[in-house]
Amino acid sequence: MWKEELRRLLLKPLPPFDFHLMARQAELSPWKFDGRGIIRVERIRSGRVITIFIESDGTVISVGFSDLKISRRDIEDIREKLEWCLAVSEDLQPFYDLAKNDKFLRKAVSDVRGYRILCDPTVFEGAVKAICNQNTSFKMTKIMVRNLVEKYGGGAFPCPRTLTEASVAGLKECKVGYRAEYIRAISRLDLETLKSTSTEEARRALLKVKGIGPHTAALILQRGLRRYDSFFIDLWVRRLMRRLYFNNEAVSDSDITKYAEQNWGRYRGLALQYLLMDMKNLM
DNA sequence: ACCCAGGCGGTTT
DNA sequence: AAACCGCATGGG
Repeated sequence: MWKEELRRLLLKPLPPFDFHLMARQAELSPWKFDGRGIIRVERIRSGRVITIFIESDGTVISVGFSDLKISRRDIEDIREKLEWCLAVSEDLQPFYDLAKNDKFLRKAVSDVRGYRILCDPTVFEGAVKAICNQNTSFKMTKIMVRNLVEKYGGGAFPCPRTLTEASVAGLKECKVGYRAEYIRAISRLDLETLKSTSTEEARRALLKVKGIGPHTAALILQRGLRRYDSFFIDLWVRRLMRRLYFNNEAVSDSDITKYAEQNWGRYRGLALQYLLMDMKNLM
């Protein structure tokens, strides 16, 4: 599968770039991590489904395709998607400068230097996955997403139209439970336009959608829209933040949010991701 | 059997 | 606005 002659596309990320750390996050279908690199299944213009193999030596990202009969146009589509998902042209220097003033961030940046969030290609995909993440274990989330991808996408992530036409009963066969109605509802919206709005505007729009609350909105902003100023609090974040920045005192969530806003500003979401990635070294 | 899992919407205080 | 409850589903 990972054959030299299938290699078709090279991407040159702005350094520093840690591909392996990002690859570890390729857990939800149709992303996959096989120990060597990232695999993703995509549907191309002809309707055919192809597998994309992505690996990196740390300097260059090389992309191979399972099918050699793929048009120039399809390759350009995929290049564009991957450049977005992998944040190929992201300059993290402003964040690293900010991190120098923070004892724990400094350590995290040194430990997981070059890490960027692996984003989903579409806001829609990010939103469906975020909804599948609600009130369940990550293991269950993986099953739900995999079922949706198999049943409605033939291995690729289903397009919104397909889910719009799906029945609630059909969706429930994917074990998404009460989330079926939410998923169907968001498949009718055009979420992609949010990419060109401000984070606050996008957040307000997302919160108006039935089934999307503060936590889900924050996840969508992070993984579907790559907004580094999207901060959220859950059990792990609460524990981490209290331990590192509040001397383990039982401070409120709003205190934590305020701290992040004041100290990390527009990078508070990314700062959080760095801390979470390096949690084992920090706690 | 019971409770919980990286929420959310709706209803009741 | 804060506290409570039901929700689908599978795992411990």
